[in-house]
Amino acid sequence: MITTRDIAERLGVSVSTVGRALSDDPRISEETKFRVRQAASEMGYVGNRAARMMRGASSNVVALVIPDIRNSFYSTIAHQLSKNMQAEGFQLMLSETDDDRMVELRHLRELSANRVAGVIIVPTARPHGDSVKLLRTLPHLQLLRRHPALGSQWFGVDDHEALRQATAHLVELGHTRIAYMGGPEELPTGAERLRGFRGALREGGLPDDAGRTELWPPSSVDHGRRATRRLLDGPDAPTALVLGSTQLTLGVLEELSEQGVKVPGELSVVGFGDEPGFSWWGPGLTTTGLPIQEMATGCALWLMRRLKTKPDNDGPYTSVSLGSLVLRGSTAPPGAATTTSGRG
Amino acid sequence: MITTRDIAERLGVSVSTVGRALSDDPRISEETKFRVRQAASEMGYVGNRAARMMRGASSNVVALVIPDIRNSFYSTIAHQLSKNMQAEGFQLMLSETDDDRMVELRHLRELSANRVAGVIIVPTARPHGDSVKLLRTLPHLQLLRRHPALGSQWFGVDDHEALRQATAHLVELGHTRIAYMGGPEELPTGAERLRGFRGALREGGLPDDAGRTELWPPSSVDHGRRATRRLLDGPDAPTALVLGSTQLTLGVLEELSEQGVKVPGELSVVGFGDEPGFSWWGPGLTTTGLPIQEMATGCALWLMRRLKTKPDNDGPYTSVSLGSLVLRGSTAPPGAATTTSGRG
DNA sequence: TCCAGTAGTGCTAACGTTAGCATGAGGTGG
DNA sequence: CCACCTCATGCTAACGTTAGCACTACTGGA
Repeated sequence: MITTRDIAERLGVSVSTVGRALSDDPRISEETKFRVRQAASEMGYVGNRAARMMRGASSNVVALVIPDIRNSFYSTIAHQLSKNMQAEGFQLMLSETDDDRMVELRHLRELSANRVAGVIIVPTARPHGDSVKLLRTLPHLQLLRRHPALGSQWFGVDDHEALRQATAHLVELGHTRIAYMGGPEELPTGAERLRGFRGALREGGLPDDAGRTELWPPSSVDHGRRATRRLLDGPDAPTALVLGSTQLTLGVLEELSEQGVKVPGELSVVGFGDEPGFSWWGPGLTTTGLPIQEMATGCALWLMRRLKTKPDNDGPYTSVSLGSLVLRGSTAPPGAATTTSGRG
Repeated sequence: MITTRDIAERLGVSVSTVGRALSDDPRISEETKFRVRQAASEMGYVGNRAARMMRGASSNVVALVIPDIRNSFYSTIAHQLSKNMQAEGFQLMLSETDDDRMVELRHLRELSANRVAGVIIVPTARPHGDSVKLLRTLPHLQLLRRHPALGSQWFGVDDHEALRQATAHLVELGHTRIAYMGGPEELPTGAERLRGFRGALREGGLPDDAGRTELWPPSSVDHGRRATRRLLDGPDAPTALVLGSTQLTLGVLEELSEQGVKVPGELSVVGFGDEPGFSWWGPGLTTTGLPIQEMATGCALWLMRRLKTKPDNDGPYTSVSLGSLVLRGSTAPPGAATTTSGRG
């Protein structure tokens, strides 16, 4: 690898001069700068950021720690972040936790060893104590999920309100047996969404046993399929279903299509998130849309500013986005239309 | 930030002893090791990889340079890579080019400055000369697309054969007016797929004007919608459509659903790639499935081995995967069934 | 003529870690 | 009792870059 020293020797100048010429120091004559740049280019010199970091410069890498990049929810966030940070000269590191706290810890250790400038994290249900310690030493912000022990910046969705609205929509249509499928209660988001669901039932004057809930680890399409089979096979099948997880929604849609369940005739469905395909599934999926792009951009801008300026810590910043119900064809009063979701 | 020196001072030993204790050097007594580890843990010491890199150690970061992570094709690759590399202690850097050669160059410059251990790249149509130079200095492999000037390792799909099969399927069904939509010919993949399409028409004994082609930058769903509108509005509409891009396919499906085109009655469709949702779109989308996971795993393993061992350069390695036609309901003889893709 | 100022460049130390060599204590065998 | 060996640790240099200070050769003013 070519160093400033190699360039210096070739030109018969000192390393200092080369370094200064490359950083466009005003003290260096234009002629020297030109010669240095010329030589650097010819020799294929590329500055060594590791060396620069040792002199106190900070890294230009921000890490995104998420459960699974295949979830288009997270890939959209990754894209938006990457786009916003590129303008500021930052690179994006991607760490997938698979919702495993030990994997999360391993990643945070690596990120810390690599001295990343900042971290944007969707924490696992119960991060390891060491993960919390490490995060405390790093400029970071929590996305979507908020771990209480961390007490730091958070960009999230009003999960409670989102599911309250989704459920209320079904209650207003006249449904009285409504099922909910979402992530586990351990996850802050899972708990909030469930609370929103139950709250809406209560507000609608429905009895406690009107709601039936299935909580699954949310990161798997397959769990959505299995939960759906249980729902359909069980006794006293509900007339409506609300979802609190995008991955589960994908599984539900597959299973309902496969089994040829009539939507919204036999079952009204409100999905979660808005993936490509939700609009063309069966009669079109009514779903809880989330302002992902705006959130991601918000995160990027906040972190960029945080990294460029001093900590200026006047308490943790919090930003709560609102979901919005996207009305399509998959919801109707109980026993109304009979559009099928299957292939007919 | 805590350094080995801080630990050394606290314990009254030298930095060497600390460094050796932490790297489990057999020359250090067990008692000292214990005390050092204890102190390191208490003080929250995290090794500085930048410093280690300066002593000749290589980085543990591999970069993935792709057009757009939102494309689930690439997010699947990113996931699989990340998973495979994690076992070997590598981290993944994500660089999106948006198919812009200047953005690609900027990323490669950054990656090089950060001294990433290796690069997995889906090159843009015509990489900048400097990008080629930079890649030559880095352990890397090309994915999907192969830039001739680079002449390096390549993991790709037999694009020609994939589209030949997809098109042949339609020819066998009796279609004589077949349209193709894919990426631009500048892209190696675009050119190969188009060649496969034309080849299949020729083999099927169809006249040259039987095929109608629309080439668009592939990275946009919106282009797919626009191309579909042009196709449907134009005179002499084809009875079948083959696709050579996942993103275009997504747009096509949306537009066909919206316009209520009867598939496969009015139009038979063969998609490209296999996204969640393709199976439940209209009558189920017949599509060209790609062995993404296997490819990604192959890449990861190859690069890991390449990084762990010496260059052992006995010519560039090449791996060609085969696509496979996934038969669903969206293809039929011309004018046969009349299942609709719309909401009815 | 001499000094101050300035433009342009060089020297050196420092960042945190590691590897090679040096050191010193203690033990063993001749 | 000394030579030699081993064990445990210390010292120092080096990686590539940058910043502070030092130095030289001019220029211009007194």
